[in-house]
Amino acid sequence: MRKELEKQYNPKNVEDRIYKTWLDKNYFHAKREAGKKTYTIVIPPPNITGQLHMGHALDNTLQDILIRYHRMAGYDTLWVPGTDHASIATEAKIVEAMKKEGLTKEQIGREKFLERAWAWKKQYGGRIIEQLKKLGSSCDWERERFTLDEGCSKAVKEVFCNLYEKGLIYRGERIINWCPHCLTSISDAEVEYEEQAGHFWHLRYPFKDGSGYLELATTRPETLLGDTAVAVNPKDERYRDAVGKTLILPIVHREIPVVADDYVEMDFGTGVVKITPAHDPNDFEVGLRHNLPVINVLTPDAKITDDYPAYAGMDRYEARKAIVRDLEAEGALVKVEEYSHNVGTCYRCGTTVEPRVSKQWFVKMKPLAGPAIDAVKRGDTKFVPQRFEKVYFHWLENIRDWCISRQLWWGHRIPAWYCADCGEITVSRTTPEACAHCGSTHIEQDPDTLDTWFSSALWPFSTLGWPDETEDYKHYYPTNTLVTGYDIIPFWVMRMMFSGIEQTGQVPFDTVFIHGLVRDAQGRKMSKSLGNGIDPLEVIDKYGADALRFTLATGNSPGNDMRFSDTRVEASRNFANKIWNAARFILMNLSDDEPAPHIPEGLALEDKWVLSRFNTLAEGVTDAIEKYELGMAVQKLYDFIWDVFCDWYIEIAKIRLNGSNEAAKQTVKAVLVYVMSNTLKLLHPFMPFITEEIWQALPHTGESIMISEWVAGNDALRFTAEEEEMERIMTAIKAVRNRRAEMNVAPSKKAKIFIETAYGDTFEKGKVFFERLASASEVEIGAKFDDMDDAVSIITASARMYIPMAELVDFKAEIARLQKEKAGVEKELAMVNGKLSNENFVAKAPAAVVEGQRQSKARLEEKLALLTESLQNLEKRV
RNA sequence: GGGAGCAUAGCUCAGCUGGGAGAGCAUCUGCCUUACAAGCAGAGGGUCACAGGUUCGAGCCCUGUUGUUCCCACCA
Repeated sequence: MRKELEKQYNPKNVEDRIYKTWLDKNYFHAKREAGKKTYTIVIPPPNITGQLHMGHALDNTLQDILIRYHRMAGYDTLWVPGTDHASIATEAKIVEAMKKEGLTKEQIGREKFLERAWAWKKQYGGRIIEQLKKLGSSCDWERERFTLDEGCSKAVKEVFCNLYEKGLIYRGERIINWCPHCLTSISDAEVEYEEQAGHFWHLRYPFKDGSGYLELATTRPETLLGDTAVAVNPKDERYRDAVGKTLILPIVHREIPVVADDYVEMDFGTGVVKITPAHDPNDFEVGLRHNLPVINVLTPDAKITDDYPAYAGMDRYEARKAIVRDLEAEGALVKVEEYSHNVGTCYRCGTTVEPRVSKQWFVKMKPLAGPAIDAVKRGDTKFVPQRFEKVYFHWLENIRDWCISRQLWWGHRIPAWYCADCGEITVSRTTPEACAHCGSTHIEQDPDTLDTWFSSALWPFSTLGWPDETEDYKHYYPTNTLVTGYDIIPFWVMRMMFSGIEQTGQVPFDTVFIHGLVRDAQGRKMSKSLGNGIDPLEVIDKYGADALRFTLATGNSPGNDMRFSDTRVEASRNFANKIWNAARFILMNLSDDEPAPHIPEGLALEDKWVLSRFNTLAEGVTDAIEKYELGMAVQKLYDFIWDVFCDWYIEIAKIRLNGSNEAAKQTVKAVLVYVMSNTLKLLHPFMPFITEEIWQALPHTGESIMISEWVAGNDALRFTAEEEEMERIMTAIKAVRNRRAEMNVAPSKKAKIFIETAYGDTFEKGKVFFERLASASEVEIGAKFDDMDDAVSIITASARMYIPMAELVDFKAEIARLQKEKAGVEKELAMVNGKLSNENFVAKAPAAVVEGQRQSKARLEEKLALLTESLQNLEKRV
């Protein structure tokens, strides 16, 4: 006996040990091999604040499958790992931690704050990387990067300056989304809208001349303090006379004009809108068109400014109550309605965002969006599945300028300096000594940092050394596949595309492989607040990383969400155990000097059959992976290993293994080893640990399965005739089993089987199979058997089989059964004949389909003849 | 308002360029057959949401309907 394996597969004894070996051997490291095609993936960098969740597990499993496949298939393969500094999220954590010490950012100052942030990064930033390793991720850890490291920072400065010099970055006073909790601006993509119950306050704004009033409605009465006009639609007859007149703003008693603007919908509400340019993006636009003043009434943390002493210091919701009360007192409140509307919230903290006018840096998007759209239209980059192109196009086609400045400290500081003397801006890749415009040394750097996504956008090339022409950059850029969830397309995919094209002149990757979200067993999104998140590490602990990976790669088509449940992981775990035991069985039968995997001499029918089936598998799996149909690949592997290899081939192999023919024994052992070993290779990208463990235990050449050569298919292993012969035998065996089960005959009760067949040669080869697989005590094959009247008969297209069990034969029931079976066959035959007699079908259907129908016609006719004959015999006897 | 996905066995889902309706789990029956009870052998169970259409042929393509989920827009 070669090696004793445990009866059940225990991943805990295997995974960490094997991962360490891979690391020690440096297999994950890409070596820039000349003459090989490259395959590169850059990881979507997880936040340093993050912990591995199911979304990461899915994303990285898919990447690792692609990476491992390509590495085996002979590519110079690189998977670049790294983490994202996640400015808002990280800064929030540090601020929170400081709060416990009673400290604020301002108290300790920028420098000390950044020290704390780096210390925090050092302590926790590596956590998620360690968790990725548990999954089996074969990243090139020597190339691990961080969005805030020196190289990435250099790339960020380069891009900022580059875009600034081209006039594609500008600074301006605009209305932007402001988070009053995070105290920073955020981009349009970072605003999430949610339906909230609110109210609609109907107000009256009186005309100055005393000629009545205009009635309007608002969901935000507190912004009234900043109203600088009231607008109506120019086509609205009702208010034609009002346009140009002056109103008195309630409470504030400021004079404001009535303006006409197309933005106002006549059909909505009263058709009158109050205009607050400082606190509503649409109003801001109206204000620009009509030269309205912008009056900011809120502080950064969304409290009323000191300009309004009656409300100063109240937050927006307190102020709302107070103002409504005062409006009522003044008689300006007409009525209040319940109203449900969408409110923008900060995607990080959930606080309702406050549109706010402020001076920020922007990227001019139109010139960048165009080429990014064209690149995908041309097919330079393809989305899998293709439909996600639409999301991508939609975003780029409707894009507004990207607000990139953040009022945060943790991030890439904006490389712009303001001159105290001439007021000009100096933008520079290096820290300037003096103002580029007047030479003054009284310059100060912009305190703001850049949106985290600004650096993420450069990730595919900044991680490879750009802007320097490094060897890695020249060798591995552009990358090949980007794997991410559809929710990240607007944040990241799109921005990498236009950044890559603008900065490097090339698309950053040729394929964007999109996956869905992982939901819980009830189909709900996993979230912290629901507490329904399933921790991948717990799943790995319980079932093993291979089982988790297999589950995530299965039963799901690209781009669709999947539900995650323990029962599915259990099924995967069971599959791993099945493979384990198949290996255990093979190893039990091997000697210590068993030769490495090879195709032996003296192949039997079943050997050719299994090799041929394996060959089809290899082709199918390769094809499926190439097309990103990973679930398909997994399904094929599962079916082959469980049904073909374990349930049939290994069972049949036992016959020769238990026999006395040494040559036959050697042959079957070699086939077992060959098929097992090579199937493990096909499975390796999906289940790396168990495949390595078994592969190592089997006879093998080479150091590790993960650097062994992929098998894509081999025409020499195509045995069509043998496959057909085996099918005939297997069909017969299944029919016998079926019949015995129906009659409740215990498997222990063996009986002789007489096989009456026109395929004597074929059945002769499979004769012994019946003993092991169909409870036969003995098998006799002949063209015709007499005196079988008292036997149970079983009919397939290739054979009529008799089992002499007179006591079990009930002629009436038997006749009924055969009649039923005959009717079924006749019905099928009628359908086939219908098709074949249809001239259109024969003329138009593909030849292979027509031929298939002819074959099934022949099969059905053979079976029908046998059934008819049997029936006649039986009927004679009753 | 615009767009997309989904609707297939009791449950969760596959089904790639139209030709066999499938898997896992669950259910039922019988098996500890020395690789595996995390297993083996069998069985039952589906008008592929509905209505039209294209085609020799539709779960798959087209049109419409219904239900459902999501994304975008945002009418104050």
